[in-house]
Amino acid sequence: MEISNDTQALVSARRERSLTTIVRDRLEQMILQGELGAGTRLNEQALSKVLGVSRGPIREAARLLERDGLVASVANQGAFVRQLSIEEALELYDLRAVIAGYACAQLAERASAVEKREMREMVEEMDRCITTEEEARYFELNLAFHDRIAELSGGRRTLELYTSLGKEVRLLRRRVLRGTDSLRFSNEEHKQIVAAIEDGDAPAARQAAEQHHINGKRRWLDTL
Amino acid sequence: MEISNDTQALVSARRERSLTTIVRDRLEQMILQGELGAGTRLNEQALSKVLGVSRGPIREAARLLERDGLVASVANQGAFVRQLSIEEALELYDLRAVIAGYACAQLAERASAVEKREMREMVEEMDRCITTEEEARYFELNLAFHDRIAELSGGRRTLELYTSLGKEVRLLRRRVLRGTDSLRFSNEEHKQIVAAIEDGDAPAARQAAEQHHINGKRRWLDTL
DNA sequence: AGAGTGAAAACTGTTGACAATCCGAAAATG
DNA sequence: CATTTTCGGATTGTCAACAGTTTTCACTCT
Repeated sequence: MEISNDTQALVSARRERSLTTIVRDRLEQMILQGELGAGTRLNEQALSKVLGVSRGPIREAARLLERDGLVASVANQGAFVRQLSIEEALELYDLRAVIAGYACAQLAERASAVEKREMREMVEEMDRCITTEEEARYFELNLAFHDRIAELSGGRRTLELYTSLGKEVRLLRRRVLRGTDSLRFSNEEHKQIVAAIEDGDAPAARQAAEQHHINGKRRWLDTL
Repeated sequence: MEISNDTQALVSARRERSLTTIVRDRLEQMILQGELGAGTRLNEQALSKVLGVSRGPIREAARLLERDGLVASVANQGAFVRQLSIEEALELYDLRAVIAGYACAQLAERASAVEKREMREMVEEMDRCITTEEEARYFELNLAFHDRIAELSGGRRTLELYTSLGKEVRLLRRRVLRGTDSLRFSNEEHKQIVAAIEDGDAPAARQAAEQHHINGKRRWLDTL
């Protein structure tokens, strides 16, 4: 365990971020990177020593993480890193699919010319990554692409739910390593989505986005 | 403002519910009933006096309410009862629609005979309420009907999201009072949903449920 | 040996006090 | 008179100590 004077430094530098949110981000990182495995109890005392803050902010941070489904609290026993069953993960994929479908439908009706251009360029960039076999970069761009869609769709809650479900599903599958073939298929689906949005065809955009996520679910299932 | 020794009584009676959750429920009630209007700051000191607990549980309860979108926190300024614009409310209706659609599709594939029967009976009961003009009871049954669908669909997160979005939208529209005509239309849609579920026709169930919620959105919009 | 028992340790729940920050009003300045 | 500054009260952020609950583990008894 490392002592973290860095949090001290952060807080003394500027008080615009509360300790609670700092701890929140740190814990989220720990959980998503597997540093805190599924089912682990978030020991308030231990964490307060390691992170160098009192238990108050840690408790509040835990409550915030509860919101994203990353931890679950039990009365008088504390907060535990959530343990996700495969069934639950599949449910999350489905929910994410319908929300993404809705977001794309909205976007198809709202998107400005520059926004359409931005998305087309992202897809082209991903194409380039496939030919140059930069898988890591593709992975990153893919994430950014979907987040950007949710963002541009204009709905505050839509974005919140989409990103929240994205984090939650990462509890179980840390990373999907897929061959370049799979990447190619995936990006073809991206092209369909963007095409439908550029056409202003909301139903088609919705269908394409939904199917893309369902296919993602299948691709993940196949790796088990 | 009322003093609340009842909370004291509750907590001394049994320690199985934490003060945090008690305060959470109380605040939620206050917000949804309009006792705490939109935009109001949740003054921690004042609330701690009124509710008879210290500020810690109140802060944690506020964080929990943040999850359901009932309050929004600003650093160094505290938590405020969320103020919902009409556009945001419409978004919530849409999101709820797609989630309900998903839930009904799932249910169409999963529902047992007794569950199908239960739902048909609920719809019949609502029909009876319409003829006897028991609007309040219809309102209640309607709520129970939809919650039950989300529950029976089997998805933990699905249920959470559906109920959460339901609460959130209530920030803006406290209650939809509709004439018996409107009730009749609404229940006809319920029948379509149940029929599709009984047939095991997932796409039809999804479509019917989604349309029902979209129509609900329209009915609400018309009352403005 | 194994099941039950009870006390101690570890932990979460809660509290009141202190520190940092924000907000508004009065005072100072041009 | 308008604008900025300063100051005090109110409020949120954080902490350390206390209270209550759960868990652990040594001990007893069968």
